[in-house]
Amino acid sequence: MAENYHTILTSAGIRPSVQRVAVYAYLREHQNHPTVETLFSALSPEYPTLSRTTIYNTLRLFEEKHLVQSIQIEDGKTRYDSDMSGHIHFKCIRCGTIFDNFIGEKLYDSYAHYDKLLPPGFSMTKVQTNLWGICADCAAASATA
Amino acid sequence: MAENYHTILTSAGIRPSVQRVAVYAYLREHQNHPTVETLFSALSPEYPTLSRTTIYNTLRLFEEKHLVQSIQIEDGKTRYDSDMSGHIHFKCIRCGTIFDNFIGEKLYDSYAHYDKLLPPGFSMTKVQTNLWGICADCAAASATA
DNA sequence: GTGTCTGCAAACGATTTGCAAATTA
DNA sequence: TAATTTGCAAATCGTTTGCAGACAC
Repeated sequence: MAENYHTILTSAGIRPSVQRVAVYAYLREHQNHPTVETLFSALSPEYPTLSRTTIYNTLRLFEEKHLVQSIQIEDGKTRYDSDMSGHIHFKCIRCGTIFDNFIGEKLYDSYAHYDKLLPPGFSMTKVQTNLWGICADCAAASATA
Repeated sequence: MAENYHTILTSAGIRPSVQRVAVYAYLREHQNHPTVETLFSALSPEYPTLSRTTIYNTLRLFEEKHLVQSIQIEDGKTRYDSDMSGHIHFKCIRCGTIFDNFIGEKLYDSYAHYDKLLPPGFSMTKVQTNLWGICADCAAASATA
């Protein structure tokens, strides 16, 4: 498996350093749209010398090479996702949970959908639809409170 | 006109201070999705004592009262829009321009669209669809270069 | 007058930068 | 060994906080 990630990085023209493989593996094996801090906390125990700087460098490189996409759904910080399809996120404004692939992709490929509608001369590299609201758990909690 | 904004703020339960009216007027009369810095630069000449803190306070209050919405399309900073409808933004990754109401609202009311699709128990307060890519001007510029 | 609003200065948190040491081809 | 990558420390930038003075009802 880890060897597989190694190959993916190489094919994308990225030298598969230990740190880069670790970051990429985390992104592929978790659906939690980690922030840099989340990645740092998760990987530090296994890679004690890993620095935040390297995580930043790595994520920027991955995004340039279209291996991950950054998600703008928080106020102050950027989240990352190795799912490159144009899917929908929902953020609960009460508990902060971010739901992935909310109102599934099955409905339609939003990337293709919007790409067809672009005015002449425009081209598209990324699409993101974000919803904010109250999730079912929080709604239930406030109903009983 | 300015008197009109005064009334809108009052109806929303907001005390119409000079600073608040100025910020709201700017947002209504410009379609440039200003950042706090943009607002500060634009309004400082006319209101020399205006502080960034007040702009932050004001925008937070406006968003709570649903007079403006914040837009998460940049990396580090928040932009604001007095158009409360669920419309689409396009950011050119080359020149940085943000196009408003891109692929018009006419297509469909995205807020209503997604609201109908929410899983049971979920409720929605905000929707945002952002596209990134190269605008026609930048595409033309690099074609001739 | 009493409560709200403003705005300065300092604090904070995410991200970037400069650079020297470590690593890999 | 030459080019790339890592990671520390410091700097930067957007935003928040504490608080005292100014303002409005």
